[in-house]
Amino acid sequence: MRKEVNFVSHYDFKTIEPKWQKRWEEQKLYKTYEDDKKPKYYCLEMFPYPSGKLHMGHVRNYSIGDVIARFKRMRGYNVLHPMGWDAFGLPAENAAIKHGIHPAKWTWENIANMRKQLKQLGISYDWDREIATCHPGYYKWTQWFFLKLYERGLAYRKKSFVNWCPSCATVLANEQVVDGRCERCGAEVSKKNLEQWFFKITEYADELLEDLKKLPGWPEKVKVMQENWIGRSEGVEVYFTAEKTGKRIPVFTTRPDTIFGVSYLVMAPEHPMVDELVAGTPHEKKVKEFQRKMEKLNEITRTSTETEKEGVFTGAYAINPVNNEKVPIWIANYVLLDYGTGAVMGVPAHDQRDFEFAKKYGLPIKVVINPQQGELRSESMTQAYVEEGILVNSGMFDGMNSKEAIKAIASFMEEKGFGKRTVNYKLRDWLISRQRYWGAPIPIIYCDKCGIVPVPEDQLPVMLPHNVEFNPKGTSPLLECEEFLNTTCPECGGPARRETDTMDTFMCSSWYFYRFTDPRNEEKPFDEEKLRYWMPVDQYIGGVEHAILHLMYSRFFNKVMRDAGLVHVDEPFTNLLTQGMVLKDGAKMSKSLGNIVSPEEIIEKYGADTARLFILFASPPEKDLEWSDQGVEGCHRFLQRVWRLVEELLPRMQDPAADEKVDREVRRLVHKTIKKVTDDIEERFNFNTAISAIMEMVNGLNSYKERPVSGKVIKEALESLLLLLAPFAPHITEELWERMGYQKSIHLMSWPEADREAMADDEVEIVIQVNGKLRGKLMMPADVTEEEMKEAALKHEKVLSLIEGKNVVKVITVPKKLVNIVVK
RNA sequence: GCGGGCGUGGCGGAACUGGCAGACGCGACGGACUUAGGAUCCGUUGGGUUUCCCGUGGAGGUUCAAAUCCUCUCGCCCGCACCA
Repeated sequence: MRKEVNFVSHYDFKTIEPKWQKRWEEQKLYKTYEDDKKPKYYCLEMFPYPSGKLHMGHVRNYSIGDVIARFKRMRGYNVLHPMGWDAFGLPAENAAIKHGIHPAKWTWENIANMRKQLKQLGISYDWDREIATCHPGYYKWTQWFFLKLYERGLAYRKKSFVNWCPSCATVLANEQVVDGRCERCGAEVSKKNLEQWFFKITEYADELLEDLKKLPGWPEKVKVMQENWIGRSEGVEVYFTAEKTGKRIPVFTTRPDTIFGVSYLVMAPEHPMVDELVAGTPHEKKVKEFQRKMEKLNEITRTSTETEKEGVFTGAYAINPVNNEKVPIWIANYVLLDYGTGAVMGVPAHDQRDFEFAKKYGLPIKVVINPQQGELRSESMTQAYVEEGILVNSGMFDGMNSKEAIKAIASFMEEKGFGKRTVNYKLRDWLISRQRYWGAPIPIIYCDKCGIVPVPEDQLPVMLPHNVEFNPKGTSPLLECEEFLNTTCPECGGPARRETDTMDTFMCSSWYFYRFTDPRNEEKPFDEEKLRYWMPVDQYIGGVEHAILHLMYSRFFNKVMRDAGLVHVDEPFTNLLTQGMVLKDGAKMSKSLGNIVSPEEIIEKYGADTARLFILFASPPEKDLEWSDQGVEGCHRFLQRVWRLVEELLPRMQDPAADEKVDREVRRLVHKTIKKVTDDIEERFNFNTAISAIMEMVNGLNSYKERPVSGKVIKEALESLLLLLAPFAPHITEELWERMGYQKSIHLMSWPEADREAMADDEVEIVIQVNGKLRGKLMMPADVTEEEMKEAALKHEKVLSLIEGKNVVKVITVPKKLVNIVVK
């Protein structure tokens, strides 16, 4: 009899999805304005590099963001959810060299394609705020920010040994070198002595470290990574004296309590003082040889823990200021020039590295710290004693414990001028010059008369010239572009040259989240009021690969702009969600492995709603996700079931009041689901369990199809179902919403509220245990008392047989849940 | 070596403050409808010697009760790594 009624339409996603995408766009459904009547919510996903096509990682990233944005909107927030393009960068230039396409054309075409794909996914962006970092209207302000840094003395030029990627033909920041290789292309990075532009990120090292504490909404992992990268360590710079030249040799130590145990000094092979110490001595030849050998080694092998310590004696000596002892000066591979002072004191008894070195070269081992119990003897030591302890052989400091001694000796040295307390960081200044064309030109002019001259603000942007020659060697075409190169000095008006290097693209992405608050402003990078309304970003979502790079640069940038009075927040991103990777067959999708699943195909075959639903259902967002074609089909089937369920039940929305008990059951299911889905999204971003709860609801409603349910209750159930599903599957829910008879978009509706009363159970299931083991279950009224539970449990058939002839020691009850009878 | 995370059916994963282990989905098996089923619907599905016993990487412990807490241990992933 139902059969004829069951005639329903087919879930035709291929018609539905474009239909709604078009309507949303026409109606500007997701356009955002400042509105003081609503709490604001800034939901941001890391903008992509326009490589040409979306990959599954993007789909995951933007699906997560869209659920959050749509959910928050329905919860009454004024949500800013923008998208843009991190559009400068090398691939565009490589395409130019390889295929003869201009980087601009290549980039804009890719953007057009990816924008189309994002729209096909139905992500709720305010497209009127779209930005691209390669647009002069954007990079004008990137250059403006460079000038701000320059004015504040935070941008400077310096000659130093920098990382050079031969394949990318440009220098790189330290953060972009991973295991001695280029983070982008994997080529081995070498060192070049070049004059380059840097940002003084080290000036903010302490605050960048300290303010991590202000970020409880960030994953611990990311904070730890930044902490490691900043690498703060407190200690003392001790001034040794070179016996031969009388010059000061500062060394950095975190253990001044071991200063009396110094038996030698080690300098980095490249230390500038080495040459003068060995000049004209019999040691000169060997030292030079060693230096040459070190030069040839790449940094990874040179600094690996596995590499054996190696060094040579310079023939020179240094004087230890605290006891005037004369100690030999060595150079060795394990001392790095660019950390601390490039020289260290060797305390073999209390430092494992020094111990190994001293053993190898027969240098004396002198114990100056003893453990709380017992006494160390240098002859019998097999490793260094690096823990704290009690000082010995340390003159007036004997008997102190390490903690006291560290303070006392540091103060003593400061008093006597033997040294001073210092803080050292592993963090280096950010090298931002790139010898590439496709980037924002550094707004600097070099004049023979006036020197380095910043381009005046009113002359911004320094435009990238369009007509340039790309040469296959990969050198920047700007070097040969006369019309760009030649200019006049803004100060003296004489002939001058432009800086030909462009800026690291991480500079462009360090402020884009400001620009979204006021993307078309031509007078300023942003309007302060608008920025004040929207910033900080409430929820930032992206891959963990930017844990240090982009996320630390942006934090630095934000602090500078705050100090410049442009921004009011200490930290730009309040909450950070780092999504897991999308895997196929247990490995990251990659061309070389041939395990790529393209979003295009999935959308074509199943539609965007299915793609989104699967990617959110398969795994919680921060975990890796294993792609499964069958899983996708399962999600598609679920959406078909939703379609059928709604279509079948639509005609019954006018049904008269029916069985009150059944109504109550249906309403209980609906409201329990509302509660669960709300909590899962709001508190934990556990979209997978939220979706499974919706699936359970659909299964449940299906089972009520044959039963008498009031029309009112059916209507409430269907409405709730669609509202709960709307953030995940925006198209099908919108279509069904319309079919329910609503004119106004489901995405402008309020999120449903769980009704406590409707949720309340009539009956509860009581679990009965004997000695902690499950022995039975009982249905009891919801207002059952613990006493009643206990009584019923003790009368339970199964229980009686089990406790017969035994002693009931104790009965434990958990209200409305469980009775545990303990017998002996 | 240090730091962070993880380990649960055939698979992806649930189980929030200790209280029914395995929700939901996939797969598999059985059935219905059917010319057909790779569509759809219904049912079953941790293992076993099946009134019961065993099961959350392993071994102990705390507890009436442990995937969850503690100790040790094994394995995997990620980050840092001669940083003085």
